Amino acid sequence: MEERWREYWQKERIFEPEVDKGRQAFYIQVAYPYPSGAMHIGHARTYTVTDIVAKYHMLKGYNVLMPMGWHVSGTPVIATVEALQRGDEKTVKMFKERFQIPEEDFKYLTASPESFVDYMVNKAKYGYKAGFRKLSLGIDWRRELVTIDKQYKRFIEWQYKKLYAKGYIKKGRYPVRYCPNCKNPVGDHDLSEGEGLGIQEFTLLKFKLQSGKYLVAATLRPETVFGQTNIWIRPDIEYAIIKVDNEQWIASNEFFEKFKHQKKGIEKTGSIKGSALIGKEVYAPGIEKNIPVLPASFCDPKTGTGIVTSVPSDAPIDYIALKDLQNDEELMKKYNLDIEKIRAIKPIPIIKTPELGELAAVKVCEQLGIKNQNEHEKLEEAKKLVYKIGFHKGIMNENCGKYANMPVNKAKELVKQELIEQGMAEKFYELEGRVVCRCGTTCVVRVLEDQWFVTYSDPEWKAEAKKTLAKMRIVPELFRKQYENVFDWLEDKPCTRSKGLGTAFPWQPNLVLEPLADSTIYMAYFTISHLIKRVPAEKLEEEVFDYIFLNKGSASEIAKKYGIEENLLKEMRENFEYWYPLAYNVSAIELIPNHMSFSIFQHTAIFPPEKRQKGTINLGMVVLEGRKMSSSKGNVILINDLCEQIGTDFVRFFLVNSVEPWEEMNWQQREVEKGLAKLKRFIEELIEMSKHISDEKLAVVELDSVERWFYSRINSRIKEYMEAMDNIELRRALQAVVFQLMQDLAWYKKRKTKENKALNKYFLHNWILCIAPFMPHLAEELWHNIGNKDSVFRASLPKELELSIEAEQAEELIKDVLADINEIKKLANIEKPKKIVLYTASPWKYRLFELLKENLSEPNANAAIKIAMQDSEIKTKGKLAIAITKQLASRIIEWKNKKTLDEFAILNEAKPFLEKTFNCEVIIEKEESATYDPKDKAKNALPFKPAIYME
RNA sequence: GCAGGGGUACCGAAGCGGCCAAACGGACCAGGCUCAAGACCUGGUGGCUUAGUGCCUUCGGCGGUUCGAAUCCGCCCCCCUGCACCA
Repeated sequence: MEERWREYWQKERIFEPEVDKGRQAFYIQVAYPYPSGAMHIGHARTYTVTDIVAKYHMLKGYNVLMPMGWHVSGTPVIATVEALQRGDEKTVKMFKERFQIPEEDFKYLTASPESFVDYMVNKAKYGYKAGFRKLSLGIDWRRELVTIDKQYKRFIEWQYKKLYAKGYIKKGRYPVRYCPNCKNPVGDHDLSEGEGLGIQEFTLLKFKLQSGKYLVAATLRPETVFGQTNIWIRPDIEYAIIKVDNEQWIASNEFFEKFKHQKKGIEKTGSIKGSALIGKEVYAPGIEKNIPVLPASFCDPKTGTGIVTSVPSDAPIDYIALKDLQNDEELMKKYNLDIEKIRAIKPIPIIKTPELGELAAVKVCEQLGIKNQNEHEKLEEAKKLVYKIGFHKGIMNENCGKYANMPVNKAKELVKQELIEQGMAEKFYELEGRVVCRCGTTCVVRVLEDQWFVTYSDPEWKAEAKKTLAKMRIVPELFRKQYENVFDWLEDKPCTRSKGLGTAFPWQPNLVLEPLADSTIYMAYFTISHLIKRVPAEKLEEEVFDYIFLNKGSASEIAKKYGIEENLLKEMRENFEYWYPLAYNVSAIELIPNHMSFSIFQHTAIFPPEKRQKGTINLGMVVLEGRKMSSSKGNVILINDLCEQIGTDFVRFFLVNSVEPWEEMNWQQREVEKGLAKLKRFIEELIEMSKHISDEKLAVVELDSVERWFYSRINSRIKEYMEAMDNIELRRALQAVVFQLMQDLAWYKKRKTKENKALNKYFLHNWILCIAPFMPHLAEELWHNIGNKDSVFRASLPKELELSIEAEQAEELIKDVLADINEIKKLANIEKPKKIVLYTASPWKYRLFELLKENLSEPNANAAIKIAMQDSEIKTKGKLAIAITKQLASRIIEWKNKKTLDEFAILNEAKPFLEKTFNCEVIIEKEESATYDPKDKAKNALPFKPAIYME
């Protein structure tokens, strides 16, 4: 069945939209996939959600465009091909066993990155295209593209020329994690150890010796220079003498090895033992005075420079080391230190916090009872505590010059800047921990000199992008805040790399634009991608795209100048004009901080306001049986297998049935199978129903009360469905139109007294339309079964939906009565009642209710009684009136939408049904004229709640 | 650490000031139907009570606002996601 309809849609070109100015365009786009692996249900959900939204809009009468392409830029394809070529066991196994790629295809698969892409896209059994076909996504395949297509690359060049012209591209220095062996920057996936560890920015402080050389210390807290009392050095190790520009620095050998990746032209010219420096005086930056060089064992040559500036007020280790030294006369003597002078050194208060006062390090060391510098764990804890509190809550003291009374987190940056400007400091980058490349080499931080950036930090650009965002629809609205924060936080983003597939960077063609840089406005390209294939890439100069996308220049001149058909140019222009702006850009929540935001920024930079994207849909991730999916660990379900196993329609259904699209979905096979059985039964019922329909127009006025109820129910479910679909609440939509309607249908079947074929048809017709986005094959099949000749996707959802509050309320009454009878049966222990009497309330009670409805806004019994007693007839009812008033008052909110109905008539109509249900005699009486009331129950009757007696 | 999201009954999940002991699924229990199993149908699944409309305890924890809070406010605890050169 599935294949038949796929062919039908293709033949009918249902999903190949053309410009049609008579219809409104709806363009939805989901981030094109990176086709280097197999497609599993996680991916499937993303694309299925998009497809459902697209198909729904078709049924709402829009002209819908949903294109698809392949993002192959960057290094993953190359890395995978290389891994396969070199026979990497894990990778080969995955492709052979998991993705079931036959041995004989490996030659082509691994021949080149291009052939790999071609194979994975077009030939792989579990590839994305196979998956998309299997899922019957409504993709316009004429527009397919790969990000290394020649024309596409010209488009990306154009894009960057536009950005450059606006001043949004600049060149600069940039620190990256770097493997000295592979000679390449490394990402998390390139590492065998230290994933997730970042880069810390240290400040190198230069302390001038009398000889003119500098001792160099690295610190994370440049604002504490005001509290410096001395510097620490390890007497027992050799330090390097390093030539930096025209200066000579002294620092550890390990530091030199790291720093040479960060500063050009430095060299080691000699070495000096730490002990040779002890006792010397150095000129300290920031405080402009001399301080002594003292010995400490804790200085680690691997960390920073192996030399530490000492701030005993705010660094616990410095404080403890100082105390250790002051107590160690022998040591002081050993280095000929002036004992008096050293004992006179005291911490200088420079930062105060409410928690730790003015000498944070001293206080914390006392609190934790730290005795000496060998208590590493406690010292580490102390450091963190002091740093955290100091950074967030600290205020600079009066003795900190112009930084007095400034919060620490602000002063930190400013002090650093000032010291650098004075030539007293420099930046140094260090990894947060040990980072090891897959090749086994320990990584370092390298400062790239030729790094190009997109300047997302540009304040004007930011402001304009925020305006775009403010007008956009964010689905769900919940994430808007996150976008806003990301926009604030975005800094300049490197956009070039030395390695990878993609578009050469126009101003330095040995670099390539990185993958997040060439995937931001390609949605515009999709509007013309099927046409531009006819234009040779070399003809696609800036002016051509300027005309198509920005309406600059004239078609005839450009056509002449570049030798491109004028009509084709015009057609491309027309296509862009018609389809743009994009209604929704769809992607995963994780991409909000990069792809989604970049896309908004770049649209803002390049297109006028009316052509910027209108919305985003942000999707949650999928876990399998409560665990993260992972191809390499085998915890995956491949989409083709699943479609084979349970059928595409059901896969689509269950991908969106359990939670809303932006929430994390847990795919549980067992749950799905349970649901499947139930759903199948429901569908069979509908197929059966499709045999009992008639094409007669539904005569609404002739419907009996149950039919009218069902009719109204169908309509209100469709209404809820449409409301939910418009909000992309796919789960809620399905609940309304499947599970809730299932219950309605069951009730209708129980209650109905005859077959109404016109109503059946009405139900089926609309149900098929509602389910079509979710289960397209089934819908198309049923649609043809009930006599339609054209595709269901060329039909429209109803626009007018008539509701009958009376009919719905009447059935509610029956259901309530049923529930109450059951309740009483249970409580009274009556297994099988012989007789049931129902008493409808007296007219005065209805009048009382109407009175209260009008005059009472909250369930206040006293106010209600006042209102009631103003009516002279009700007043005469005395105690009963008061009791009834109290009860009605307590339900006033619940019943505020109820209307007074002829309950006596309604119950009489339902009498046969009630008798059948309870298998006994049922009598309907009016309270005011009750003939049989042995237990005096009739007086309890309330509007909408008849009194009940049974025996 | 920073930013965003979330914690609801056995489980998944709705609800977001009075219609809430809390929709809808699943699971489980009882009854019906069946030779039987499955499927299906009916009823039930916090506690107490009553021939129905009552009371008490409950929506991560603790406090607060309100005549009234799962829903609003404050603080705390726990979980998930992202934090950049990586698609």
